[in-house]
Amino acid sequence: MVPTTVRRVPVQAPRAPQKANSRSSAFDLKLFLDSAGLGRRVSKFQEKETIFAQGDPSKNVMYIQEGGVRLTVVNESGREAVVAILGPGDFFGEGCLEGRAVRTKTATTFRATTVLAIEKDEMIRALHEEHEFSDHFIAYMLGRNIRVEADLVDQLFNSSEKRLARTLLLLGRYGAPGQLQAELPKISQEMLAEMIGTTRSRVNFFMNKFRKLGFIKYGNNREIRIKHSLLRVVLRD
Amino acid sequence: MVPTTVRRVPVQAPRAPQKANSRSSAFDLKLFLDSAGLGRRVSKFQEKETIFAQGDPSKNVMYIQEGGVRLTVVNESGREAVVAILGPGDFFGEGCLEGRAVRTKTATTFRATTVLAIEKDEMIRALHEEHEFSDHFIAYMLGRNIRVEADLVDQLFNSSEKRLARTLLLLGRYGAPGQLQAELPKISQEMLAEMIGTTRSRVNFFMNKFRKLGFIKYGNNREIRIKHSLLRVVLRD
DNA sequence: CTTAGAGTGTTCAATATTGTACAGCTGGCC
DNA sequence: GGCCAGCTGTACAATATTGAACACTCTAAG
Repeated sequence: MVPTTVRRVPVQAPRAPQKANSRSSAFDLKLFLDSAGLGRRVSKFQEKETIFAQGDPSKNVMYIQEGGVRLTVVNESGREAVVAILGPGDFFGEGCLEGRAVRTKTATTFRATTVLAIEKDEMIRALHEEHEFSDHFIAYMLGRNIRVEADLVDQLFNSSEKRLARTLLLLGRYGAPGQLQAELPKISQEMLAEMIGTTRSRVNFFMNKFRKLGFIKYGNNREIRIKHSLLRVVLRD
Repeated sequence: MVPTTVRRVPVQAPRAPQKANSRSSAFDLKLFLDSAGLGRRVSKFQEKETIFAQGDPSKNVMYIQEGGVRLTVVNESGREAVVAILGPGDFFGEGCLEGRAVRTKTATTFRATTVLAIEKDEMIRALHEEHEFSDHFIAYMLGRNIRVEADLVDQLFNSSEKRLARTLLLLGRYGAPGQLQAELPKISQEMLAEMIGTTRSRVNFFMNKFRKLGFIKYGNNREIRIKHSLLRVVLRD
């Protein structure tokens, strides 16, 4: 269901009443998020590297400058679930701000990625002193919340067939938006199964069904192409 | 699944570096949330009243002073799902801050309730100018996020039997915490079904199973009592 | 006291989903 | 070329879940 596919947030940041920036002389949001600085470190990762793992100490908030990150959770019996797929502009690891001493998810890159790690203390300072930043962050969190709730509602309402259709549609937006036919980032059926909370055999079954119906295409190269207009029909019962 | 049962948030608000309150002379968080004022109106509702409905214009953020509110969503085909069950200290309707002009959920009281309605503009002002408030709100939203994610993960991993067990356990905390046996707020099987995303017959089936196994008790009065320690076993397979 | 409405207990056939197994394809590596 | 690892394609029996129906039991309202 793409509980996942929480991504690029078209946040409408609440506008600040524009009173003079008292102490922080000309804060630049873009600069703040794009470069390192006091309490802010930039790190680069290759594809399939682990940024942090479930259980690690949690001391900073991450911001994705470039690339893609998958957040997963593993339960006691070892089953894994994909909770979110994030891209440039997304934050993650923000749990530490709420007092979590430990990471509750594992963050793995699924392509070459650059992240900005912001120390908890610096994060708190910026949230206090830089309106532009706190507006942005609050708007981001609200948007993220809405997305996760949408995923939850999807789970509550829909069958696995619909959840798969929705996931594919959302993943499709990852590339060029507004296209009639979009190419998806390479992703295995196993991964899709983890996202929508079902088994690979089920995903395989529906992928073939969708293919036979002409909703999606994919050959040996495994690049999936979906036809938005057709696939959307699945969601409407 | 208790995607729901997002409630009383034991937020650890990030501590402000305690610099002198520049402009807002002695802001009092408690006072701010407990009383009416500029851009803040207090409203009282009886049990089963609708505070706002899906589709209504969205112009303010709500804060629950007293009582209980249920957030629900209805899909195209008329099926309903309970997204959250909120109590004193919870915010809702915060979607308007992110630019949503319209309510995406319906908020209904399930007991006599007092809410503080904070106008969007006042909300934005307070987030900017009152550190104590913005700390509190950010911590709240983060906590809420974590809860919704936990519900999502529950949906992704667990069967309806486990989701029901988890929901009952969470609802049980609503009353006195730390008790071995807790009484649940009166709730119908229909409602439970909407929370965990299944049918009433399924809920009924498991409720009876749990009862036969001695995990829960309930007579004609319909007050459910659960035995935490026993019910927890269900979650462990 | 009677009645209507809400909620529960139970059943059952029709579907959906899981879990597992095995065969086949492909790309990278020695 | 040959081998291995990682994916996909299929099949199928065992379970889980849905959906709908009907009888019963309270409770609140008249």
